[in-house]
Amino acid sequence: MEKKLVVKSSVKDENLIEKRREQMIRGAVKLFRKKGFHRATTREIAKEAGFSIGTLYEYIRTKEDVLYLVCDNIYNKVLNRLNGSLDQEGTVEGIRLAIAKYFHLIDNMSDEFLVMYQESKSLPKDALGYVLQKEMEMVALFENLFKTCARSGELRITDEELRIAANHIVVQGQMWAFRRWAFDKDMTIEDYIRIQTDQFLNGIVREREEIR
Amino acid sequence: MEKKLVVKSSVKDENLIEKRREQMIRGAVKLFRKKGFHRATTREIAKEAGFSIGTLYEYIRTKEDVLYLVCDNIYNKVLNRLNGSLDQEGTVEGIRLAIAKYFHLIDNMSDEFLVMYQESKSLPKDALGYVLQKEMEMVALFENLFKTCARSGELRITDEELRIAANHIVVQGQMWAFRRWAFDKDMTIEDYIRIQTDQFLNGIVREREEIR
Amino acid sequence: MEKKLVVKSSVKDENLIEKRREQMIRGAVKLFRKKGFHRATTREIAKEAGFSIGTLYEYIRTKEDVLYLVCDNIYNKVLNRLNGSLDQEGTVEGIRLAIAKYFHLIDNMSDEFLVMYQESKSLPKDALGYVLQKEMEMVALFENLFKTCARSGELRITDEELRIAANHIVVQGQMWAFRRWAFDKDMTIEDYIRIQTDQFLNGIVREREEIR
Amino acid sequence: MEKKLVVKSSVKDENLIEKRREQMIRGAVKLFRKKGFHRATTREIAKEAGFSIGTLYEYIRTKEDVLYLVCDNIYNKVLNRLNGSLDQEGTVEGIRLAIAKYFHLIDNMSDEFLVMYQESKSLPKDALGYVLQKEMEMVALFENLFKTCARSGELRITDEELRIAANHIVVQGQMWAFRRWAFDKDMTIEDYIRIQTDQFLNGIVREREEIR
DNA sequence: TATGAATGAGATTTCATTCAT
DNA sequence: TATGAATGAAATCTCATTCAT
Repeated sequence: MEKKLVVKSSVKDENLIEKRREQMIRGAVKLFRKKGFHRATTREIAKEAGFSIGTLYEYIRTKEDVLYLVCDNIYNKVLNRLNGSLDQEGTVEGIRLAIAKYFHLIDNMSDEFLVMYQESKSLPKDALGYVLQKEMEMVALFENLFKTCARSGELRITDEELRIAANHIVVQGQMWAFRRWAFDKDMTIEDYIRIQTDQFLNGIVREREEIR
Repeated sequence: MEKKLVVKSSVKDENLIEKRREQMIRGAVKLFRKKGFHRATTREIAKEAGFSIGTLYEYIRTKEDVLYLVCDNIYNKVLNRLNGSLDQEGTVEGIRLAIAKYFHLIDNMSDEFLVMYQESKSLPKDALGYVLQKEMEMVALFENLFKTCARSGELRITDEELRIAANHIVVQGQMWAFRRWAFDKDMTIEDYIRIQTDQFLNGIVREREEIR
Repeated sequence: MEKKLVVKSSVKDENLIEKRREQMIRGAVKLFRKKGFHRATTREIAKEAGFSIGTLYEYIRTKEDVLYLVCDNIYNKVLNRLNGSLDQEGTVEGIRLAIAKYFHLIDNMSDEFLVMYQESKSLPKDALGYVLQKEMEMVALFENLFKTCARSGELRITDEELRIAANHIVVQGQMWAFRRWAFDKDMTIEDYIRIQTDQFLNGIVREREEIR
Repeated sequence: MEKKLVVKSSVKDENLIEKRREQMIRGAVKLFRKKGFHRATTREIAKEAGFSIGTLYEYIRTKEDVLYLVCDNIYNKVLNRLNGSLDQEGTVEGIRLAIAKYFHLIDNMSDEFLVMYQESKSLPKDALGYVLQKEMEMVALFENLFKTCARSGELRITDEELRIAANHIVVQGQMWAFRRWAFDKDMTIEDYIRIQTDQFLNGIVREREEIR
């Protein structure tokens, strides 16, 4: 398992680091959302964060560090919130809840998601690997959920399909952030969740139902 | 309906323009794929295309023009190929074939797709609008296909679901390009098509089958 | 009355701005004098000013800003010096002194004058307007001087002639900077002042003298 | 006496050269007037002249050649027209006529004059010298005129003043082209000629008149 | 710890000039 | 003679990063 990457800071006070990076991330997300990583300058990031360019560089080493901090932060937030609220009872209802939870999360953090998925490709190799791993953790979360269901007999699904199904859910979630423009103006996240979940479960649960 | 955007060239010979832009696009895709739009320099693009920086600028006005040409080119290729081969009989089998066709297209042009979806956000406003419109055309292609099926009674699906389903297919196709790393190393595009199509149709066709 | 145009700087320290721009202007005048505005590069300007190209652009926004700073600076210097030393008693002797003062100024700042009059046409629209206004102020200085004399009865001259006469003096001053090559090598600025002033006053004062 | 500079052409036919250069000069004056020598591109000059960039370079060697041709052309036109119409009787009336003639010329060719005086500084050294010489010829024209008058006793004026007076007239003419903005909107060239001539002659003729 | 002025490598773009057709 | 595509040196301007205060 890969170790968490550490962004070097020349400041010692851990609390201060935490605080400043919080500011930095908030500002960066706003900026990256508006103009993308490459068009946002470090000066602008510092300004948006509320301190000077000099101070910014006390807490990071390169501009890419900012992007990494942003991505890392988002993944951790998502994983924490999801993890903390998924029951693993292995029921279809549990899956429904997990999907709803995840989709709502995306709806609330859509700026962050957009930034992360549009800009993470600009991360340096090592950071990219680390972030990819986070993404895999997220997929694994659903994969395990489905696996439990499969083991418990609630779903009949091959391992191959399982992996794809998990990716499917993760991607459908992103789709809400990325392609909202493609849907009816008055479609709510609730509508979206209902429709996606139904279609998804229909596609997956069917065989079992056929058995009935 | 929006008019096709035109990239100004100071060269008059239309055939030459076509030829040079072909070279340019080929080189640009390769480069953008490797380092992204922002890190690829115009000099590199020219070199990769096989001519001098001065010549490059005889055929475009700004670097963003290159990106636009790339995106426009890809969409047109995809739309042409898809359009030319979709029957509109309104059968589930027709849908299967269309999906397969589209997914194969993506498999063949995955570099192009990746570039387009990762970089198109860097287009200037007007070009972005034009490209978005192309994306909607692609979605509409599937939407119409499904609508024909729905009308013919092959699918029972609301208009709301129809739109989402079409987006779903378009996105699942992109998923093959974007997340291949998440799937088993030895999963083939054929496997992927089979699994996705089955799950998709299960999710959508079911109700009708239930009727049977 | 038009407001003074402001050249934006990303440096905050006002004193530093003043100092650096002083350096910049000195270097620019030297260079523009030698090769003209268009042939002088920003790199050369920076070098001549004694700092790097990056630093140069901390204090201006475009190359044209340099030209504007140069022109603005010269006009202000001239206007200040002239303004501070013109008595407005409305005597012919006062006019003599003013002309001498102005011609000496030009003799001392001929490089600056040459640059300003040869290059100001390259200013952007708004700056050009501002500079033109300065030129009009200079003309107005003499116009008022003459008007006072006319009112006091020292000169008999129509308003129409007054305006022309003021321009005449301004232009004769420039002529010393622009056409020194056309005069005898050993003509001094004193000679020039004497001859020009005599001819000018003869042309203008005569009628009144005739009356005597 | 300096020899006329020759601009090399790779075309042999002298008539064609003449014709093409005529076109070129007309186009160039128009362009230089609008955007100045440096901002006008050779492509634009060619286009304005009515032929291709390739053709342009059949008739000149460098862009500066165009400027030289323009300046040379203007001076020759002016000198020819002036020369052909100056009587040398050595009367004050003759001077009046010469001045009027010259000022009218400038009024008719003010675009050309503006271009010449604003851009000639961009000529290469040798061409600059040649053009300067033309300027001196023009001054000499008036100088001689005045000298004849002085010899004939119509003017009492020293040689030193003579030179300056000739320059004065040449410059006052230019002033009409350069500073028309400074004069009343409804001042005509006739008004200007009258006023300038009167003031000038007053300044110069006075002593003699006093004798009367 | 915080600041922000200084730096210079590097990016995009222009344009005079050439030369094959 | 006429054309215009190709060239690449050179110009302007940006911006991540450093470092003295």
